[in-house]
Amino acid sequence: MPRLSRLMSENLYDLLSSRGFVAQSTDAEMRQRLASPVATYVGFDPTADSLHVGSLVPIMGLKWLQQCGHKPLVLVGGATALVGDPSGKTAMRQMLTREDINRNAAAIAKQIGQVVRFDESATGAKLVNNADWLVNKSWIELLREVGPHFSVNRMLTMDSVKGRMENGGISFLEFNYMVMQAYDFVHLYRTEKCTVQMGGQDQWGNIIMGMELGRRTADADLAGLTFPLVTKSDGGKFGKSEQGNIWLSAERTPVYDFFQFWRNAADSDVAKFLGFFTALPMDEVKQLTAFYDERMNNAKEVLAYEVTKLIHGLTAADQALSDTKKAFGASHDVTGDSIPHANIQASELEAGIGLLPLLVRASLAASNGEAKRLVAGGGVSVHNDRIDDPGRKVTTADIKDGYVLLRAGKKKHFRFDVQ
RNA sequence: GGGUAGAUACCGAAGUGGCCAAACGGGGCAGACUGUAAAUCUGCUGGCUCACGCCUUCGAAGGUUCGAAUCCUUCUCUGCCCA
Repeated sequence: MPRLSRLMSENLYDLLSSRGFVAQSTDAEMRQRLASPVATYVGFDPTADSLHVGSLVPIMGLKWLQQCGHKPLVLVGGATALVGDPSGKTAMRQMLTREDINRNAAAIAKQIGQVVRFDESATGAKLVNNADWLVNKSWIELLREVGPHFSVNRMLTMDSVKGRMENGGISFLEFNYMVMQAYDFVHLYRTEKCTVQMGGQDQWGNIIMGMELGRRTADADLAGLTFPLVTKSDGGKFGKSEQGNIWLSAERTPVYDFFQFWRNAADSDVAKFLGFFTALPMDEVKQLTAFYDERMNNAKEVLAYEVTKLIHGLTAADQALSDTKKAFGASHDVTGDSIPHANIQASELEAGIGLLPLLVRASLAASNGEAKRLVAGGGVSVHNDRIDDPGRKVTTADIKDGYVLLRAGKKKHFRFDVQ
């Protein structure tokens, strides 16, 4: 394994920065610090039973960490989720029960486990839950222990707080988030010799507070590094599609849709995404994305394939790739298993079924009205024939090779297999 | 606790008795052009109906009125100022 050994000897900092992972670092000497193995932690919120593609950056960060010989600590914020994260600012999020959180945490750990190896070895990732040390702390105890070391003046200068003060205000609860997260860092320093924290850019303030708390209470020399916020070149939000978030779980986002999400990336985002979300060597990425023309399609295919493989495994990725190629190729073959499909009874077609409700049934439209607008806008085809009549019935005459294919737009299709 | 400003559809934001399913912008979807790209141009963007039309929606509940997003009452929430 020549490639692996090369990675093992490569400095994590160099690797991360060459792939675009470094937004800010607390320590000018971060490179030095990472020259020898360190335990590093990254936090995840167990507010849902799946992560979405936005979390892929920190996950990949953990992967590189591990490959470069460091120990990744995966922290799930069980305690923080328990009080309900009030950020986001619209309607206080519903409070989750402990069972929910534990279930979510397990599901999330499993997803991360697809990419990062969890075991007892020196570089094996370890799962920790801050509920284990925060939930049973008493208020007084915590106040006495860390209260004296936090300056409110200092906290108020944090960008995250300032921002919230300027628009909408910040609740005391949220103000305390920072304290909890700072405490986590110090706790992990004490128990796991963790000296580095990594996280999204929004975690910068929390990381700093953790470092300061560590210095004051444990004489610890801690450091942190933040990952950049992933942006799309057109300014749109990364990780959203017309259906909503792109999730890592196949139940929430089918593999085919997941694949298509990456396949449809904008040219100007492909190189960045390859750096972030795949393990391809950067010189290969440069080659793939050297030309801003139809050759870029190849790079997108690689991107989609690699990310799908990473999250959903080789078999699923192969399937998605070949189904996609067939569906979008000259043959327009949409019989692949991963193409969205469902069964339909022949008797239904004999009776004739309205096109609009069928579009809704295929989730190609949310309501009959939307389906109708879609038809009126010229976006609907049955097999390859565009349909203009919203009153059109789909019948046995539309069966071709044992199925009926509905298209909404050029990219979305749904196959009804006739039984 | 006192004062004050506000709450409109996915988001921002107009509308201050009928012409309001609610301007405009963003976002989203679709069409054209393309390379499953971007940019651009065009259309659509509450639900049900083939349609006339009907139904639900302007923080919540009541009320006034022939008629309410708009007026009144109470309530809830949010910002700001003062204590």
